Amino acid sequence: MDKQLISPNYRPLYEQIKVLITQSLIGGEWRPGEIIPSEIELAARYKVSQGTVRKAIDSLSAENILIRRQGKGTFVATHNADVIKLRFLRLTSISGNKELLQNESISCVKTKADAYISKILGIKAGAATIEVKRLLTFSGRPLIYDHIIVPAVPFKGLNGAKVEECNGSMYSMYESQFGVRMIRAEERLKAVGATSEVAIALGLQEGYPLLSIERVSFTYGDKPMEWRLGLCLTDDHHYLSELE
Amino acid sequence: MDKQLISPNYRPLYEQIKVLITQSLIGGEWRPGEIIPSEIELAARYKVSQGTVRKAIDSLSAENILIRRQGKGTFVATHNADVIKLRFLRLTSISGNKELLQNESISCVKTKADAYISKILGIKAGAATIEVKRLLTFSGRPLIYDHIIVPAVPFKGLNGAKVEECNGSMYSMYESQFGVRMIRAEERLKAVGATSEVAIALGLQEGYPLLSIERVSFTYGDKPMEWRLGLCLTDDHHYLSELE
DNA sequence: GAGTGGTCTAGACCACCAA
DNA sequence: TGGTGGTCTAGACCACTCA
Repeated sequence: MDKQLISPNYRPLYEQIKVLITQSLIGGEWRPGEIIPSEIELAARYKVSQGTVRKAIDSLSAENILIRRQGKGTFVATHNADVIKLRFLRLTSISGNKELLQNESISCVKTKADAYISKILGIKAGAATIEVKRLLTFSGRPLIYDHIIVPAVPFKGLNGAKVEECNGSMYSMYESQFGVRMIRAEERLKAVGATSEVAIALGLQEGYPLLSIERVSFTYGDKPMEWRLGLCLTDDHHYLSELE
Repeated sequence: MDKQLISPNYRPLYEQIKVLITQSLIGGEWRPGEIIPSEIELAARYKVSQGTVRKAIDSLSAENILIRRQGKGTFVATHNADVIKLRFLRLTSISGNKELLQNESISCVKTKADAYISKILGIKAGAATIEVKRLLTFSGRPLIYDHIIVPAVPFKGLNGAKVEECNGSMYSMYESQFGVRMIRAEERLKAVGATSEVAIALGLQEGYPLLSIERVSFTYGDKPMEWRLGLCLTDDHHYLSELE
């Protein structure tokens, strides 16, 4: 019997449509915040039924890559919209008060990727990177010390001024200034004691417990594009995680 | 077919089917791990098309309440299956090694709900509760100090022996011993210093940085059924969170 | 009222699994 | 081989938005 010899590479039609739509997003045919063609138009374009296009869009919508709005249309997700700014920030005030976010650039220098970073970002060891350190302040209180590393090539021209201007949302700035859209991130959390450098920046004693958040962000095609280590003071804030 | 007539009360049919299926789950018609009737049977039972039942099951499946298996059928999710044991545990070894989990009951006593717990569990202040403290050991190293509070009524008979026997998975034990199935949880994380009680249990110095995980677990109908505070040593472990 | 996404149906066929 | 979930189609109608 040759039942196992046949490997027909079967992929559902709607998965293929999903790839086509994603390619149009990468190619810049539809830019962040813009509307994409209606389901009927896309069905005609790809020569499939509306239901199949629908299933592809459903999937992209579940991944927060597209946003559907009944009666209006389907839009490309963005980190720029006021409603979903700071999409990846899970830290909220315990009291529930609304907070004013401020952002101060500490440094922004050109460096080279060490073994660890090169592996995470999928670049060669020694490849050019840009390294940013900044302080995030919530309602006047410094709460997060961020250490950010990105590959230099797609982010050529990134500097301290741009970090200052972005009002806390680096992702919004990546989109508008460099055309890089983050669609997903992985975070690894642990508790650590403050180092002297961080203790000074946050106004704490050395060894004070901080929440360490190591984040890798991915753009289309699951390509890693940013490494980040955030050290957070969590006396009045917590990190929310929903399990299902 | 009796469709909705008044627009403000409009709820899609598949949402109503979803409620009916959930009620059968609550009522115990289909128990954890068991197979539920096929889509065709359910369509006949509820007098809707297979596609509508399908959409209801899709939704429950996305919430990890039902599990679909092509060619076999649709099953009620459980915390008991070997494959998905410890479904809510996001803490993994940094080295990636497989770990042996052990579980030691420290105490298990009857208490009364204070204002904070009564609010969280949705019971009256002063209502009877059961309070468990235990130590979780990974590969021989004590790593998590758990403080657990559940309402006494649905968990009558819970004791230290049952905690010891459950091999670390309280949820599996809740299901088989008390018929309570957790379907969702919310966790709030922060960094804290070890108190003397916890420091002794974990073999640390007082003030040592620990990851504090406060978890509320919900059963069907989003009813809160367990409060838990886990204090975790994260020197060799991290908590994984995926953002989309 | 025209256009968009959202629901619902009915039917055909495909991929997977077990007996 | 028969039953299950999974895909795909075509068409009807509903709810929402905006000009």
